[in-house]
Parts: sequence; structure tokens; C-alpha cells
Amino acid sequence: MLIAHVALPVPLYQLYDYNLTKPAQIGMRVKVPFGTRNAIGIIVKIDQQTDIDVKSLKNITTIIDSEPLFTPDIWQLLNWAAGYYHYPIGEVLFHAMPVLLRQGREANKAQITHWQLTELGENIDLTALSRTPKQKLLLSSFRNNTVDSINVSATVYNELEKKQLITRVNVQADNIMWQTNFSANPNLIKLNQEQFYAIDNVNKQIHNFAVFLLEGVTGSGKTEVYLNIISNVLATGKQALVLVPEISLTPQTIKRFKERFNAPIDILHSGLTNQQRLAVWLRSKNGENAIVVGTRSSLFTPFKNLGMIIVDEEHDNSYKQQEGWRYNARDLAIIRAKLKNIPILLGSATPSLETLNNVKNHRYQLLQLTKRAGHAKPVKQSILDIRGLTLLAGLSQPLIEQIKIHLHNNNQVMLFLNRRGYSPLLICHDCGWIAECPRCDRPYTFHNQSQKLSCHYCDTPRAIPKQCPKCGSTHLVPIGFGTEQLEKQLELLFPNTKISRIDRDTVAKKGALDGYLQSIQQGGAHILVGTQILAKGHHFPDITLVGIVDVDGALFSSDFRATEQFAQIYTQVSGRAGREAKTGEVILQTYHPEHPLLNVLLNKGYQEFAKQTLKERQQTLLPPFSYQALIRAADRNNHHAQKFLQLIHDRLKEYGDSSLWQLGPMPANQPKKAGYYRWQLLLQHTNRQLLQLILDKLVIDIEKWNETSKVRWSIDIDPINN
DNA sequence: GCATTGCCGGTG
DNA sequence: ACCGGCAATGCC
Ligand SMILES: [Zn+2]
Ligand SMILES: [Zn+2]
Repeated sequence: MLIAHVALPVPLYQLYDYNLTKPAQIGMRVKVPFGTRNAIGIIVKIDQQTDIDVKSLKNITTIIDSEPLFTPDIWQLLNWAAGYYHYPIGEVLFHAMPVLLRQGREANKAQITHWQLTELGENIDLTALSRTPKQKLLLSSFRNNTVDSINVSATVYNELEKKQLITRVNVQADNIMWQTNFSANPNLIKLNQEQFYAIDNVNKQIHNFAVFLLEGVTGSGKTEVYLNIISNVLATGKQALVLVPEISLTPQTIKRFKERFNAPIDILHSGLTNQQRLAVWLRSKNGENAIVVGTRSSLFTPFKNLGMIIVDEEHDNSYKQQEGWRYNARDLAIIRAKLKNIPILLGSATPSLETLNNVKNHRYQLLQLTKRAGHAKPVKQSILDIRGLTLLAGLSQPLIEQIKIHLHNNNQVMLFLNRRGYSPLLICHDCGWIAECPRCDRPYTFHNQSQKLSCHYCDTPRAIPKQCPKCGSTHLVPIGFGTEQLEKQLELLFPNTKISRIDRDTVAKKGALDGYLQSIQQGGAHILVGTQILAKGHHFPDITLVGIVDVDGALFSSDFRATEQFAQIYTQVSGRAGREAKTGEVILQTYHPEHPLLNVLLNKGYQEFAKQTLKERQQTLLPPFSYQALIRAADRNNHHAQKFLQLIHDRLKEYGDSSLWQLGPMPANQPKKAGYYRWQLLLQHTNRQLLQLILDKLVIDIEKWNETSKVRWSIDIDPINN
């Protein structure tokens, strides 16, 4: 008697066993009874063993698939990833499917309905239809094969069907073989030496696993290199997968890909319907498209014959899923390339320190593009020492003067401030009481426009108190500044200039961001105020001055990755300021003009900054010189989660590995969210394999505890933003 | 994840 | 007596 071990889309680490009465293979989806309901699962093992009483086994209701759903490389990848991320296999497998497949839809192409003459239709005398001219026309065009040129409504077809003159036939659409007439349009741009070298290098290793880092400054022609390499891949008849950050799937990029190749290209963007996503998934699995371009989850697209993966802007944080199964698509892409034995190209102007360290260790091959196309002038950058200066909503007088000059020349100015709201504090002028969120014990941010206090840790809004609850004074004052106050101050300073604030508060409405971007792209004097939403990808040709209002926030953050992220954003922004004819200028306001890393970044550039930051990380044993895992737990009454994590902490201590560091339990970044109190415990180890083994053991232990059922918990491997 | 169960307090 | 809210439990 065969027993199928089935993974179900539930947050449970175990498999469920069912009698297998019909032939099936591993990787096929099945319908099974689960509790009182029916569920869709996927077979991960078939044998004759079970740990439970054979009599209590239920039968599989239906076998949905006629072949394993995933391609072998995806199957291996997902199984490996469930282990590495310590996430339940069922959740992982179902996450990697299009929604319709999760719901049990067949993994077949939608059938196309054709009309065909019946025997009666072939032979009937046309005069029988003389009273219905449209029907007569249609029938006669069926007979002489000219239906395609006829334009009649569906009712005419239906009438003929009723008279049994024509009939419907459902046909599976033929597979499209794009390879037979594949061609790439020639480069219009002449490649430079570095581009040529990069393409040639990848080309030589096009049949094997190899990881390349294409490090190219803004405007150095990375995309042109991608296109050339993809062209080579497609010419061998294989497909290519291109991963891009969420924000950069712009119409220009898509157009560039589509214009280049005479081959089907599928774009996976957020606007697709479930039906369309499934269609892309199937085309790709059947080898009917040549290229798939998409964001994070596109990594799980199956391919008939994948030949290459490209990860653009590999340092971008949007490759890390930040809820549920917290995988990193860039890291998994490398594993996929390895399993498939194909090359993978990571591209960035500002590579992550993890990737740079892998280059240093000769695990990745470095390809550099240092020449900017055209005649872009280098930006003028300066540190502005604001010690002793009076600030107006964070703006110093010298910065205001510079803004004036740039606006006067009819140019645009962009001001960065990574702090939303009017002010980060509201305090009582008389007794010093601070308005704090009772859940998080952290100050509320004061929002003037919406006249609310808002906790930026748990996102809870609150009405502004009329008077101080401690002393009764009505003299409550905002302290510090955010983007809202900055915008207001600028309106006072520049009453006749267009000012747009772009942050989470103003782009919450759908389409709002596009509106701002359009208005800015029209040109003319304009001040943009915003948080880091501004930094990503957008092209603002008329911006000549970029002001970083508060550099110190990034330099002295508690998050060890904050300086790296600042350097990446800074490099991108300064690379964009004042392209072509206009010289760009960047001004950084700081109380610490001597800060060594800041000076390295400005004077020697990102590469040298990265080198020195890596050295620092090595000395402090932070990633990538150690490996982290964050255990999260949440409950509803604020007791169990902390206790649960303390139990883990103590158990890990018992394991007795002295090189395992633990930090916590401590309240999570957003201590209260959606009715749950959230806690976390950070683990760090210098050896990845040993950390993995510890976690393997820990998960088995945790599953046995009673306390476990009282909390929602999960493990975040290689966490960021904590 | 989700349906089921049993317990609790509030209500008429 | 009845309902709504919820925590606990098991799912093969
Ligand atoms: Zn007071
Ligand atoms: Zn809060």
C-alpha cells in the first residue's frame, strides 16, 4: 500500500499522510480531506511508511496534475529554501505558485474555441438560408475558408450552431517556437572597451554556473551589457530571467527590451490579473517566451530551458520579502543558477557589502564599467558644517542661499529628510512631559496637517491632547522637524515657487506619486521635499541641487546597515543630479564634518567607502563576517511572546555553543501591530553551517512546547532593517 | 490557516 | 436561556 506524504499550505512543519490509490508522482498537486474541509496539497514523498495508525489514514480525493507541477530546478530550490529559511515546506511551495494554481486550477493553457462545419453544414443547400443573409454569408465563407475576413457578431455563429450547421471544437493552442525566427536588432550604441570585455567574459562561461558582479556607475551602460548577454543566450535557444526592483519596471525599460528582440517577452508586474500571471507561468514553463522580466517573486517562474539569470540593482532591499516567508530573491537566484548550472549576473552601481565580500573571496567575478556615457560633468559635492548655525526647520542659511541661486537659474532642487511628519516630538513647555505611545513607550510624531499624533513604530494615530496630562498646561510645543515642517518652512521662504512633498503621507493615495512626477518633469523652478522614496530610480533631469538635510541620522543609526544604505542612496542621487548640460551640486548638512566614512564616501567614492566599511564589519564581526537569524514572536496579551523567546534563549544557552551570540528578547521594531504584541530575539554566529544546525535542532524543540501554541512565531534568516 | 469546541461575561 | 468574543485544539 502506497502512502503519499503531502505538504499543505498551513504554517506547520509536518507533512500529512494519505493513502495513495492511484498512480502519482512527487510534485503533483492533490485534493485531500483536511479536518472538516478539503485542501489542496502537494506530494513531497511517496513510500510505504507512516508514523500514525494506518487505519486513520484518509484517501487522496483527486490527483490534480498529470505531471509534477514545478520544473526540477524549482522543486530542488524550494525544498532547499524551506530548510535554509526554516519555513514550513507547504507554505514555501504554495507561495511559489500563481494564485490560480494554489486554488487548484489545472496547469494547462486555456483552450481556444474554434468553429468547424458539421456534415450537414458542408452539404446543405445555401438557399435554405436565404432569409438570413448574415448566416448565409458566414456559412459560405466557412465553405471556402474565408471566415477570417468575415466580421459578424457572435449571435450569427450561435444561430448556425443551433441549426447544427457548425460546431465548437476546443483546441489546445500550439506551442510557439520563437527560436525558429529569433533575431536581435543591432546595437545602435557602440560598445566601449569595458562593456565589450564584460560581455565577452560572460559569453565564455555561458554554459556553466558562474556568478558575475557587473559594477557600473550610473549612466555607464549596464542595460546595454544585459541586452547583449541576453541576446547571446537567446541565440542558443535558451530563455533568460531578469529580476528588477519593484520600482524600476518603467515603461522605458520594458520598451527597450521589447524593441531589441524579435522574440516574446513577458513582464510580471503588479498590475497583472491572476489569469495573466498564470498565462505567463505556463508560457514560460512551455518554453514559449524568451525573456521574463519581473520583481522578487518572478524568481519562482519555471522555465523549459533557462539559460541565464540577471539581477538588476542587486543591493536593493526589495529583493527581501518582508513578511511571511522572508526569503531573499537575489540569494535564491544564485542557488537556482547553481542548481541549473547556468551563469548569473548581478548588476549594481552600488553593490551590497555581502556581494563585494564574495568578489573579494573570488567566489564572484568582477566586471566593471567606470566610464559614463555622454559628457556628464562630475557633481560638485560639499559638506556643510552646521555647528553653531541657526536652523529653520533643519535648513541652514548657507543652504537656503544655495537653493535661491539654483531656483533663480530656473533649476530644480531636491531636499532629503528621512523623517515624516511635522516634528518627532510634542512636549509640554512648562513641565517637560513628552507625548508617548503607551504601547511602545516611544514619542509620538506630531502631524500638523492631519492634526494628529502618530506613533511611527506601531502606526497608531491619536488625537492631540488639549493640555498636558501631568501639569495641565496648554502650552504644548513641537520639538525637532520632519518633512511636513520643512515643506511649510520652504513655503514661507519661497512663496512663489512650486513645492512638492513626497513621502508616505502624501503618496498614500493611488496615482498621487505619478501626479507629482509629471509636474516635476514639466520643468521650471521647483522644490522637492521627501524621504528616501525620492531616491529610487526616478529621472529628474532639471534637478541641479540636492540637499541632504540631516546626514547624521544615517551616520549614527542603531542599524548597522544604515551607513551602507545611506552611501547607496547618496551615490545614486549624486549620480543623477545635473546630467547632460547642467552641473549638479550636492550639499550635506552635518554636525560631524570630520566623520571619516562620510569623507571617504565624498572624496574617494562608493568603492573605497565599501572597502573601509567591510573592514569595520570584519573587526566588529557583523555580517557578512557573521550570520544572523531573528526569531519573532507575537501574542495578544503581552505575556507569552516574551516568555516564549526567553525559553528559546535559555534553551540555546543549554546547547552550549559559546560562539552563538544572543540579543534579546526585546520588543520588535513595531511593538504593536494589528492587535499583536511583537517581540524578537536576535541570534548571530560566525559559522553559517553551525547556525543552521542550531536552528534545525531548535525548531524540533520548539514544536514540542506547550508555550508554542500561545504565540505566532517565525524565523527570519539573514534579516535586514532590524 | 481554519473550523470546531468550550468557556466566559453580558444581556434580556 | 442565548449570543458574541476568545483562546485552545487538532488537522494524517
Ligand atoms: Zn506639563
Ligand atoms: Zn506605538
